[in-house]
Amino acid sequence: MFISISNIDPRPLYEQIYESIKSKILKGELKPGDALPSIRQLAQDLKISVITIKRAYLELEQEKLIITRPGKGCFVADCDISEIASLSLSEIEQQMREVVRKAKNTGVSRKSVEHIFNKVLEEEY
Amino acid sequence: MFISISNIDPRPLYEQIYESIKSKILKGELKPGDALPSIRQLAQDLKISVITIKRAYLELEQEKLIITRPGKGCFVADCDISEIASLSLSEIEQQMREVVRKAKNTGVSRKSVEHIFNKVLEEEY
DNA sequence: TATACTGTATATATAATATATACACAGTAG
DNA sequence: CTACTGTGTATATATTATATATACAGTATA
Repeated sequence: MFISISNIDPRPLYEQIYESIKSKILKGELKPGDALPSIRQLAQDLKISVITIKRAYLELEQEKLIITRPGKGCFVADCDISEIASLSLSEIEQQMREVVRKAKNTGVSRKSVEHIFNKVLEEEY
Repeated sequence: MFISISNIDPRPLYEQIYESIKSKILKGELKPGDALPSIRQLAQDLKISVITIKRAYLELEQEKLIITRPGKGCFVADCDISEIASLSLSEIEQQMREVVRKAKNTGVSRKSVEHIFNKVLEEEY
């Protein structure tokens, strides 16, 4: 499991970890039944506290993406990937809307927004 | 000066106020030399603390967008709007990049991202 | 000089983030 | 059965970000 955290990223550590694992589930790198790294192991690898990992896992558990077996470990839940993907999609739409709104709100023209988007799309995809 | 804050908005109050005023400067609603509302007046209007307004103004001051005259008030600085606009533009590009990256990172196809963008653009512009 | 505006400084409360450390459950080697 | 080593859990605490109340100081003017 390659999970990385960054101090440059303004998001809290637990959120970065949460996101990272959720992404792996969505991309099929982690399948239902697969074991997640133990919170101790991951804490050691990332050189952060067990509690912070616990919190990330807690969020995943509350979204029913993983299940926790005390004394055994944490495992990817038998969840419906397409449903999760659909939720992620509307999350992305909302974030996209925020960016576009902000652009409009700072006097950026529609043409400029389109230009920025196309440039970014080329560079990232 | 119509500035609104929202508890739904996850950003801190001081940041919402900062953004709101910066936007007005960028859109030319506030011009160099114009007086900003006094921190007391604005605090009263928004029903929040003077200190929170102060903090928003402090950020604006540190970016040299406004100047503060103790005992007199705060005023829009004699700043180069085009320069500020250019900075805002790269900020927007970066946020756009984050959204696109996240989309890619959750398995969303390029086509889908384009579709979302176009939809949002139609709705917001 | 009184007063009525400005912004400022100090001390404090609350919540979010991250931690250390001690505890409890599961499986297994002896 | 016991001891051990792995798992997750609970409690108490530190640090930082956000927001506040209240008392202080500068500026203008009636």
